[in-house]
Amino acid sequence: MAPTGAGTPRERYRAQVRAEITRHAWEQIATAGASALSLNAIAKRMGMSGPALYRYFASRDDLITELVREAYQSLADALRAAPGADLAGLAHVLRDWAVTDPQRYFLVYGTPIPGYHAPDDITAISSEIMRALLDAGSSLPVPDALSPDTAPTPFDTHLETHRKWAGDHPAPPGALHRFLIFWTRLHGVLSLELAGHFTGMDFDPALLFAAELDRLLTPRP
Amino acid sequence: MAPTGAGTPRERYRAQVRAEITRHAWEQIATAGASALSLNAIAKRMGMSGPALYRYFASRDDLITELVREAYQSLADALRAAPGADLAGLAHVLRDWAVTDPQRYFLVYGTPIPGYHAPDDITAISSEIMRALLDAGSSLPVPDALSPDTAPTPFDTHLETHRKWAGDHPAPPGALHRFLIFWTRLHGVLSLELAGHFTGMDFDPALLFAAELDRLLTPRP
DNA sequence: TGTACATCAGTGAACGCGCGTTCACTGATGTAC
DNA sequence: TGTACATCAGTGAACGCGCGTTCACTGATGTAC
Repeated sequence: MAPTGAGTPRERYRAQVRAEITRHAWEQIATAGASALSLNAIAKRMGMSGPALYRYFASRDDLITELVREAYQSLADALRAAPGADLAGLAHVLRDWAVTDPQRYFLVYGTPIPGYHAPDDITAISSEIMRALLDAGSSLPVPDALSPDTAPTPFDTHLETHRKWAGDHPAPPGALHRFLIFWTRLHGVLSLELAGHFTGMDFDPALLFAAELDRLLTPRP
Repeated sequence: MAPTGAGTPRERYRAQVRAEITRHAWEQIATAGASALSLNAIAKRMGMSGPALYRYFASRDDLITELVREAYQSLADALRAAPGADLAGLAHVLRDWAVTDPQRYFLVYGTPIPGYHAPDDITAISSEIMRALLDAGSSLPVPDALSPDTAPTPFDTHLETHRKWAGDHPAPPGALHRFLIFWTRLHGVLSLELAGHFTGMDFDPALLFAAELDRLLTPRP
């Protein structure tokens, strides 16, 4: 019997149940936050007994790690699949990804859990995201605020000697700086927006985001 | 017997113990995060029994609320006492405040606890912070990126009709927009830095912060 | 095609834990005459 | 200054809870001959 897709029927079943567990985990995180995540509660919702989940995840921490992995991966996938893939497109992909599920955004970019250290393969995905954006950022013409022909700032010269994070990326320091600015400005709007610091302020955060993006991409008179 | 400072000896004692409780609470938050905060653990550290704390805080939520209040208040105080009080000074006060105790920063600007709603007096302090920065931002000459004489963007026109959050503040829409940019860009660097997303990247986040601030305040060639 | 065996998903009972919170109480501190 | 009473900080026992996790087990599914 040729098993479709991947592996034996048992393996497929395992993957299916694992997926269902993480699905319920995401629901729970969305409603009560990551710190309230409980294996027993998930099992109950699935109509199973608590210990059953230990067939699929070695511990609660293991499940959380998987969720963090999924979160990073979903952003990486979304960015890779971005239509056109210019900086504006990537920025909106980032925003859509964040707004779709704020708790997922916070699991990655929010308050860190003291003492928790992500395993290596997760930091690898994170680096992949960075590299993808660096590629897009340095291979496209970026006017104005990100223009490479302004005089190098002190931070630029600092970056020249502190850029090992960019690995073997060919981007010049100016491009690294431009990327960092791109990244921090977008997160500035996003994190305050999603944390609710604009609620009651009555303006539309999406327009503020668009305005910041615009300032990054187009020259001003 | 004239009680020094405020109130009767008993009242002073109460205030003292309350302060000690919050001090231990901050220690606990700094090491294990806000979600791990426990009344019993605090009591144990103080050499008291758990239920004793209920003389001082009605519930765990009550204590957390007090901590949030203290966090906001400490930032408001720091900003008010800022020397010179120009925008650059305020920005560095904000950064120092954040870096001093990242978990305190996250308690206010980090991942929100789903379902938690801050009481009115806290949102009042928050508004005070906004207003103080708006004052500083609109009463001082701000060149370049924050210059008021560029053509109004779509977001500017949006702000003209959606500015009720600024209350009776006399700032023109341009000044509100400038303030928001100031606020979001600084938080962009801060939140990513404190969440550890620059660790391993080897450059100095303080310089990136300074560079962003510089771009906000000085015209480029 | 049928039988014997191995694999493995899921159960139910149990463990120890620390949590928030209540309650009736003791004993010290302050107040009124 | 001394006595009678009220206030109130702190204790210890107790409640119910849900958590993560272990363990010995049942029963279904897959594998080998």
